[in-house]
Amino acid sequence: MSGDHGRGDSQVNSGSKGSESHKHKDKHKEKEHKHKNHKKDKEREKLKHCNSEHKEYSEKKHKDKQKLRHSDGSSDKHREKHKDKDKEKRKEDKSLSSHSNRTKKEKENGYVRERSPAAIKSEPEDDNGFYPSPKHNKATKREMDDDEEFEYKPKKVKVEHDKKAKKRKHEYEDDEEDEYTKHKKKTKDKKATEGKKAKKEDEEKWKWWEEERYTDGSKWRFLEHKGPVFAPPYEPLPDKVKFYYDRKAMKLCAPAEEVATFFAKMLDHEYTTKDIFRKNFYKDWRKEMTSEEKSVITDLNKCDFREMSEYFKAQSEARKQMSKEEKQKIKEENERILQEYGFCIMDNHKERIGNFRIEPPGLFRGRGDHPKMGMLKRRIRPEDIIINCSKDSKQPKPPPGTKWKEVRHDNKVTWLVSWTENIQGSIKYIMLNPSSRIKGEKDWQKYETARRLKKCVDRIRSQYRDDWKSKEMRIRQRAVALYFIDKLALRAGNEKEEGETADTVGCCSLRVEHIKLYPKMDEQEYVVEFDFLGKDSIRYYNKIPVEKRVFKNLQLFLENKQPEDDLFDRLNTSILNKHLQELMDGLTAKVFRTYNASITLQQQLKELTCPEDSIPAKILSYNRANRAVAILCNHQRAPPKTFEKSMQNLQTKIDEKQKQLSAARKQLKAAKADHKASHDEKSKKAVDVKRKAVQRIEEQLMKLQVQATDREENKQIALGTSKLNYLDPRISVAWCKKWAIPVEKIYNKTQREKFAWAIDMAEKDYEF
DNA sequence: CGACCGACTTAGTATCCCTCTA
DNA sequence: TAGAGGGATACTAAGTCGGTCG
Repeated sequence: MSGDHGRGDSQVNSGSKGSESHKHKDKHKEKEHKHKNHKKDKEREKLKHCNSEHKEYSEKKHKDKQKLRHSDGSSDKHREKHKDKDKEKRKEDKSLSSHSNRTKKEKENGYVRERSPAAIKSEPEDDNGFYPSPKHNKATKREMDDDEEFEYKPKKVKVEHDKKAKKRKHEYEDDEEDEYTKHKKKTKDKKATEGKKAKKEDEEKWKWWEEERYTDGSKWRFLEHKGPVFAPPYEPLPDKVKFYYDRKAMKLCAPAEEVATFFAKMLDHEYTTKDIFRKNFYKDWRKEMTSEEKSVITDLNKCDFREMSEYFKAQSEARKQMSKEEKQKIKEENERILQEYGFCIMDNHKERIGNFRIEPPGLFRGRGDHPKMGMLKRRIRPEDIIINCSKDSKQPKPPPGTKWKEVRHDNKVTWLVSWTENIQGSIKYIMLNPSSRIKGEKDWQKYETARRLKKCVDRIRSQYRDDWKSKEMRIRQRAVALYFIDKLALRAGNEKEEGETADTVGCCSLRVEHIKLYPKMDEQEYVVEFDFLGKDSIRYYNKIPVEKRVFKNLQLFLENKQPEDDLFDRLNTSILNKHLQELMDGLTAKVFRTYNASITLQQQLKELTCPEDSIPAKILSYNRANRAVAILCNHQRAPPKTFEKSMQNLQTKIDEKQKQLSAARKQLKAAKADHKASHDEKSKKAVDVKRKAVQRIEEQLMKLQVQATDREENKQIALGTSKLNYLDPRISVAWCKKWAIPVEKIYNKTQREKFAWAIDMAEKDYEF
């Protein structure tokens, strides 16, 4: 079905070029472009189990987008009056931009001394005797204050931010205290009385957002951690589990056996049927074999891994069948490792580490048509590991008998551990959890940048519209690309090395074959059809009417080009971002995605929320607003394998409820009649009881129906990504406060931790 | 410039594990 | 009291973007 989007399957002769207009990309063109997309689409479709629906979905999506865009149009004009522009500005300045003049006099040593764990450890009353309590922090800071040498005075910082915090609070205080605030205060009070526990919780609730940020480009002053957790060593298979080559049992040497188990574990996956996967695997596997093994094993098709595969299946089955105690033991062990390795101390605070486990060896699973799928991802040893921590911290120890590759002390970066991965040769990192200060500050900053864009987006839009008329090709291309990025929330689209990764594109790397122009389509004029694979090989398919000028420009860009030529041959992300930087400080292509996502959420919430709706109905509205953003950003997911079934189950429930309801109504009617006849107290009570029952069932039914709608609409749209990465959490928090909806209904525990800053600071009148 | 690298964000999916139901 | 269902979490791939170097 996906063949209908008109991409030629014809092989294109390499090196054949169109116009001279794109000569500086000759090198790129020289390479042979394989028309794989067709195949890939099919694959994706298969993956998504939605062969028949895909087009429908695309069309629906398209419609949704149109709708969305319409409402967006109002923002295009940007009619908002900016009543609180000034207020906003003040806030922003205070919180982010103008951080007080920290001098450059600060000295690492001194600061570090203050934060040294030794000092922390000496605190006797501290719960765990190791990590500082906030109370303690203050004390340390005050001590620090006596040290005249440092401008970087924690106490001063503290005082300043306290003032600021107060001021900020005052700004909001003209609002009446809403339920949410009351609730918050209450819970806080309650916690304060909980003694020891409260202390711990306070530490978790450290409000970094009320503190100063570093302005010198450093990310921390003190960093101490325990290093990574390595993958468990390979455990050879029991002798009874055999590998067969050409029907004959064969014992493999440990390294070859290990790699074979990787393949065996994936036997059920369709990956293992793919040629590239098999080829890559086989090649890397052979590297692990002894010379005898190499001489015997010459054909992967003669290898039989089934017994190994069965063994692993049995193992995982056995794991499921373990007794409670055994499971509990494992859980405790995991918890212990988490406690030991899952946290670090950064600048006086215990912070959660994101992924402290080193990626175990295995077969590389790229996404989409990845040329390297099946390659062996090798085991990482301590000798591959670079540790980053502060000089005076207790350095993590490598496992006995091993050494780290390097220990460095670079406080200009945020990572704790890094290593180079062998598939792409890229660097992998261990960094902090999203709830950490270092991630949170960055996140907050991201949304502030997007809000600054809001203020000048009109200007930028009118500028790129002007640029459509430019005499210079490069400027026209830039302007059209920017229009797409703005209107369609496309990604920037860096160039990628061909043959190293799956063939995917973003805006600047779009090729001629990815768009089709229709001067007229149905009722609409100047329609552009996009069809390409974006990040993670997710298909982007969309038909949109564009302005005449854009259309004419596109026609011009397409002149004399081959399908595999770049649409924007005079443009790349670097040029585009340099231009954007000139338009607004800190502006890059991806800011448009953040901006458009957040502004869309805000508008949609305004539009969709009915004041008289029940809470579940309001939440449905929220999810729909969220969904509008996910559609805009093309965040898709494979429909859950159990989707149809779970939908059916829900429908059954609804049917049952409906029966219940009509039964309850009948009973109510009967009760009423009864009451009419007798007029006694007892029958009156009965009526009341029945009425309440009907009401309750009605509510339950409503809830179920809402749930069904929500789920259906969510079938292949993933809300998580936009929620986590594109939507200013303050919009959601404000919405919750405005409609007295508990934030828990919108954000789960992890999300609340990540967005603690927003939950704490956003009031119901927050405007993105 | 443009290739390359390093650091960091964004992304979908596999797996875990908790809760609700039968 | 299992076990189905589904949300939460873990995992790691794949982007963006700025800086450096030749």
